[in-house]
Amino acid sequence: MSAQLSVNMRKMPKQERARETAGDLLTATAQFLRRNHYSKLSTNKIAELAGVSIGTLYQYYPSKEALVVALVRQQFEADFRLVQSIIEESESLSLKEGVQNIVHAVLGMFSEQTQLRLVIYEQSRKLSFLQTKETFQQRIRALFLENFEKHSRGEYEKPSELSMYTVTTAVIGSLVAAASERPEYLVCSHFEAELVRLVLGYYRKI
Amino acid sequence: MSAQLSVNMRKMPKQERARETAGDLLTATAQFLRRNHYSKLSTNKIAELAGVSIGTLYQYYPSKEALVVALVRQQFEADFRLVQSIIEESESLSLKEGVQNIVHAVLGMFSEQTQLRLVIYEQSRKLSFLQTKETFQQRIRALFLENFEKHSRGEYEKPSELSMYTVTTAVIGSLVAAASERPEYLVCSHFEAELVRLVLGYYRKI
Amino acid sequence: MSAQLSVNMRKMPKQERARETAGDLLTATAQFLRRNHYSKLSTNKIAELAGVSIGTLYQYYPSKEALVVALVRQQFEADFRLVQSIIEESESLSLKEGVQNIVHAVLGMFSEQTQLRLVIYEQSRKLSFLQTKETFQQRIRALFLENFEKHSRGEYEKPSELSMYTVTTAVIGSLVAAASERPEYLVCSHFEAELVRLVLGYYRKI
Amino acid sequence: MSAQLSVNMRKMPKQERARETAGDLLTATAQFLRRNHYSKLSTNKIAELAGVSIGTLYQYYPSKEALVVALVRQQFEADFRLVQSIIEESESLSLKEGVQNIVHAVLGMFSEQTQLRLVIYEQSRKLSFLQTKETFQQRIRALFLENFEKHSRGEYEKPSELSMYTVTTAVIGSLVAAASERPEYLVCSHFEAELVRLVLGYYRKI
DNA sequence: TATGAATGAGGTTTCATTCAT
DNA sequence: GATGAATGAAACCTCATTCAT
Repeated sequence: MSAQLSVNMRKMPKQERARETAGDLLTATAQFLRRNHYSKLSTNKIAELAGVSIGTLYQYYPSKEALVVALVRQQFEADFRLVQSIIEESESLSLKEGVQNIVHAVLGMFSEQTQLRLVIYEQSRKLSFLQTKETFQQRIRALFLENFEKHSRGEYEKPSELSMYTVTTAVIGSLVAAASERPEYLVCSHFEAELVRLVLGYYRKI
Repeated sequence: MSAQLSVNMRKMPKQERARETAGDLLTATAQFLRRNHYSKLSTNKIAELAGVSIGTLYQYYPSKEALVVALVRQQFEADFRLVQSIIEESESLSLKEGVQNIVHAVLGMFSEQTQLRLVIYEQSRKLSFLQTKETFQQRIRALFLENFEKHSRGEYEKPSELSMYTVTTAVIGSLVAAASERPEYLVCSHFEAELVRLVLGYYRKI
Repeated sequence: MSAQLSVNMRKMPKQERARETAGDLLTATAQFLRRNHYSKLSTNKIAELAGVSIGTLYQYYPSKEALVVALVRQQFEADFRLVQSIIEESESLSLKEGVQNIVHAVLGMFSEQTQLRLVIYEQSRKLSFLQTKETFQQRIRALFLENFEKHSRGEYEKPSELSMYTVTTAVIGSLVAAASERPEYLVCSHFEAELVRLVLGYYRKI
Repeated sequence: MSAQLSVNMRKMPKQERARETAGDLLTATAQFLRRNHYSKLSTNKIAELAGVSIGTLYQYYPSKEALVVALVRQQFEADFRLVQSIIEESESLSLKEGVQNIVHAVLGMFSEQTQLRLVIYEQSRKLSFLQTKETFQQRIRALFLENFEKHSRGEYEKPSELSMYTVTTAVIGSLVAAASERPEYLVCSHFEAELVRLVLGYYRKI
């Protein structure tokens, strides 16, 4: 809903305040999930944290799930923008350096907000998120594809759709495992290097 | 079975009949999770599916979680034995062929029982499973390390502990993503080939 | 009432309606315990008696015990005020008459609401009440000590802390025994006279 | 039931073993209650502690309550015999010394086995115990009455039934209070002295 | 629109007791 | 007699959601 609200919005005072409330609820949810497991999340708790009544929450989000969907969507948007800016900044660098920059950024996302990231990863596998997630990932992968060749200089294979799917899910999968089992890896440059090697080895010409 | 059951169980079945019941409860849990999400799992449903009363369930398992722990443990054991047998059968083959065989087998695990596998993956990230999981994974990785060099013939890098962690979690991560978003990949030889390439590219000497 | 309620309460009622509900739940608890043994008390019965849903009960009291604690606390407060007023009214009387008045009043408390009083006596021995009870009893005994000497006229020993503890618990103990085994004693002036004699004999100078 | 069994028993081997089992169950119950609160007591636990199956427990006692009744009865019998022996031993002593001896013994009962004593006190107020308790107490009081005069030497009032009821319940009540709130009093000679003073002051002629 | 009191289905768990073996 | 597996009513409690104010 916050996504809809954020589009086509004339800043009528009422809607302005409404958007704020909707945002506060999202922020409260994220804040809660940064410190607690998803199973402890409840609508009443969210409303309390956001400083509004439970009734108000249901004015903005028709269900608990809708709220979480909105939160995940928000994160996806932010993540997309982040990756985009990194790619832009890596314009003049080699592919290796670009991959290093991206892996570094993604590790950063997980090392702060580990809990929240894990929740998002887990929740986004639910049916209700598939569409949102798919869209986001396609945009990300399109971005990668487009820039990969630019920086390849003939040293790497041309990525297929399938290979892109494989390698992105692989890196994220490894990261998620580390986040829950080996939090120390998230701030370890060796682990970072391994992930980079995973990507580059995958595409390196024989 | 009694070996795995004996951990986390409230009461050791003394009669054959009781051992069956405890097993039935585990089977019922697996059966339920093959068709439904974990969040829908309840002790009442398990008992009903197993055809016993709720009280009987609690004679053998002190909590819902204990039941799931036992189920996961059981799966881990079975998986370990499977991987072990594949490695043994690949004794005389090249490393590439060995990796192919293992990737093929793991894809097979996920293509049958997709739901159940996803639940196990997800649940095994919980605190109560960490010990069990860690043990299982260390045994698996030890197995890999031991056999990797035997078949390497100098064409591949010597794997470090960290690299082993990275590549196994990467493959599983990619697989899990496919299982929930792209079930068709689980039976697609191209996807299988990409996973093999991911592993071999990672370790191939430059 | 809100003063007592505010301790051990999950949620402070913000509207008049809510305050009423919280009070109704306490009343329902007392009502139930007037007719039944504590072991038959259940949150479901309380909610039913109060005419609200079980969920509502848990909005205000986090557990069955919290409800009973609140009830006991309420009774203690009322009892303290009663004893205080009797002492004030006995200002100009002899110590013997004062003791008679108090014993009479306490017998009165038990002869009405016998069941409820026994439950309170029994429950207040539980760990969760010790603090509340201790505080109440110290205030009561302080009151007694203060007034005892005023009326003693040199005929009675000066009471020590320990003696006060002994004699108050003795009188209550005897009363409780009578309440459960010999209800007829609660309205028998001979029994009342014996209790008075117990107190006066204890403190009478040799 | 153990009480019945213990009467009129020919030592047929079967019955002998049966009596042992019944006794073991009682002992297990007492043992459990020495360390835990009554609310934690369960028939399954008792059977386990006694080293027999739950089915066997129900062969000897038709219900949990029957078991507790038997336990209380057993304690009452033992207590009666103890008091009786103390009185006999105090044959040649003054009343004051006799009272001291009895108070001392009763304090001793409570200072060991505090938990168990409190449970018995509490349970014996239940309906199902009233008959048993009444009988026991009447025998005790009859014993007291009979011996009181023997040792009175004219210094004390002749005790009435009612006074005997009052003073015995008073002493026990004070003791029970101390046992749950002031365990240290149970081994304090000053408290013991106060209880003696309570009894003697009550009966001392003016 | 905002509030927060109220709901109640549904979850987990216990334990006295029964009964087939 | 002894066993212990099985029962199921009933307890406690949570939380997404509704609706009167």
